[in-house]
Amino acid sequence: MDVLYAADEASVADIHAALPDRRSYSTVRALMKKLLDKGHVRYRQDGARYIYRPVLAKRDAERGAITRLVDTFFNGSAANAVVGLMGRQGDRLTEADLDAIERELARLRERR
Amino acid sequence: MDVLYAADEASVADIHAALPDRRSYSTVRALMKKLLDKGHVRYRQDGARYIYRPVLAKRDAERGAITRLVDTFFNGSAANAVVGLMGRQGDRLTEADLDAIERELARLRERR
DNA sequence: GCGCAAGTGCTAAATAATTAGCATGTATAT
DNA sequence: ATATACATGCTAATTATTTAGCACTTGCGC
Repeated sequence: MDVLYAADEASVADIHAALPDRRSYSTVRALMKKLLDKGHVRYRQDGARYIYRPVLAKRDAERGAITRLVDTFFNGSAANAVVGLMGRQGDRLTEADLDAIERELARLRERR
Repeated sequence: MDVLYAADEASVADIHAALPDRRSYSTVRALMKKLLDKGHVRYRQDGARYIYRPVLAKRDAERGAITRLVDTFFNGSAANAVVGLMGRQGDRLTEADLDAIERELARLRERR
């Protein structure tokens, strides 16, 4: 599912290529069928092949992933998570990025 | 592993109770043995039972989890992830939290 | 249309995960 | 000391996942 959320949509071949572990193409096909039966993905036909998309909106999955990260590594504290993320990824933040963060900060203060 | 990182250390019973899916106690025991054999956890004895801890430091696992989140949901952009996290968890951020974020922002600017 | 490459549906066999349960060890209360 | 409550190590059976492969379909170039 992470592969699908990162790519928005993907064929079996795409997913197979993107998966971290060495599972066979056949395995990925079986997996997609199970996800389909479980209702986690749907697909559209593109020529001979299927292009899969997640059923649950990316935004919803994102919220779940964030909650899990915050609970697992930051003791449930959103603030610690934000600061932790800034600290860990600080090198990758440009001046413009910092400005964007500052604007978000101002927006949150505004709403009080 | 998420359970262990959230709790720092835990017995089989703790892990079993904390797991989201309904696996049996026996299954969790087998799982811990596999994690042990794979070298992902170690344990110390506490009376009759074992208390497990992750081998990889929480900080390292945290970095991996953050990278995965950023890549999966924020297109690899740390800035988008920070802003997204602030937006999603905004309601849970107190005035003091916002101050802490601002200090981190100032610290990052300082280092340029 | 024909042949070819690449896709799917399906089946069956091998491999792995899950589970219950027994023998045994360890703390606790009586 | 004994009974009780929980732990673990291990084994065996069930259940699920993984994999290869065959039949059939689709798109493409000739």
